[in-house]
Amino acid sequence: MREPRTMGRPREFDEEVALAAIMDVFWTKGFEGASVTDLVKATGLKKGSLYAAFGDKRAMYHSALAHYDRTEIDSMVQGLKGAGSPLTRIDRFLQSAVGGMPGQGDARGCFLCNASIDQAPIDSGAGHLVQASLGRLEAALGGVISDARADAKGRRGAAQNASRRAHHLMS
Amino acid sequence: MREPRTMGRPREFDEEVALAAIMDVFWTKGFEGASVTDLVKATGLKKGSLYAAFGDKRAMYHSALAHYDRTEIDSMVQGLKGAGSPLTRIDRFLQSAVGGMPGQGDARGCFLCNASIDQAPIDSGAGHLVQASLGRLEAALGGVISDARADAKGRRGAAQNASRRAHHLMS
DNA sequence: GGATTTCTTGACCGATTGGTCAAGAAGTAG
DNA sequence: CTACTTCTTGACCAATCGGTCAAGAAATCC
Repeated sequence: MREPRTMGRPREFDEEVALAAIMDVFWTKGFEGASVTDLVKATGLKKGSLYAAFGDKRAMYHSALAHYDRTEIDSMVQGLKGAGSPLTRIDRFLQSAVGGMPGQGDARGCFLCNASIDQAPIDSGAGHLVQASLGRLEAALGGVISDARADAKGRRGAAQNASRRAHHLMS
Repeated sequence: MREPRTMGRPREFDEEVALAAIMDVFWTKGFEGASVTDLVKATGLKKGSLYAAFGDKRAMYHSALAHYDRTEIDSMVQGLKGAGSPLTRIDRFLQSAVGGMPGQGDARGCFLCNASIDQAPIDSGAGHLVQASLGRLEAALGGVISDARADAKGRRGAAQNASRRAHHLMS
């Protein structure tokens, strides 16, 4: 990682760390339930810095969704695509999906599903982000299922059914 | 229906109608997303009357959940318990569950599921209401499945598996 | 006819909401 | 050094938030 050495005064905070805190707040409280003050407390930044770095509240929410995609979703997809038999790969996926956050009680479900329910209907931008991430997961899941079928015997229509099954799992 | 003829000035609005409007607002916007002003507009009542009739915003939300239970859930349960073969009963159930509100685009999911996701974690009262309604549905669903098994052949363990299957459907 | 009880209405409240802005701090460029 | 650019900070903003209350209206009780 190189440091571009930009001109003006350098950032005093790590953008990724702040983003993780923001995601956490939106995850546990939802979009409307989370106030800007909550975000300020969670990140440690001042309001002005927050608005300067990311845009307004909606933009922060979108950034949080994107951050979720490139961390949580990515690790799930990697788990599905990695080594091992299809069964162990699915097992690894379920482990990380369900017990992803062992530290907290974690009754808060999947961030994307929550977003899909209460924001997608009124925020098409969020809706697209959710769809994209879900689609990525779906594809990876389909790949594993298709592999499993191939292992078993190579029945006809394995591939097409695989994607259908993956899609069914997601709904 | 008798009219108790109470003492003071009578209500000028139908409590059930107002409750339906309140439920509608909470359903489409969620608890935090719905403002008291939204409820005032939807019901046509003034803020003071709203607070006098139902309690504060949380109490209104709980009343809305209860209203959902005694209307939507009740009709689903009736459909499941009604006449006809198990298959037609389940078909009737799915029809009313999915296409319950044909008037609107209706991407808003089941009111209970939404409540379960974003309110149950922070409002145990709402959580209990959701659980009770979901339990009622689950029981009715279990009854149908058990009937279906009895029709089929009377295999061993039909009843116990039926309730387990119903529970699995709900999650 | 009061007296009493309940409901309606609109004004009003402090607190919090999301969001902005100017002044100063901290760095690089020349 | 001065000039320039960027980030930080705290004060500030109008609007909205959930909620209250007194005064009047509409009914029953005696």
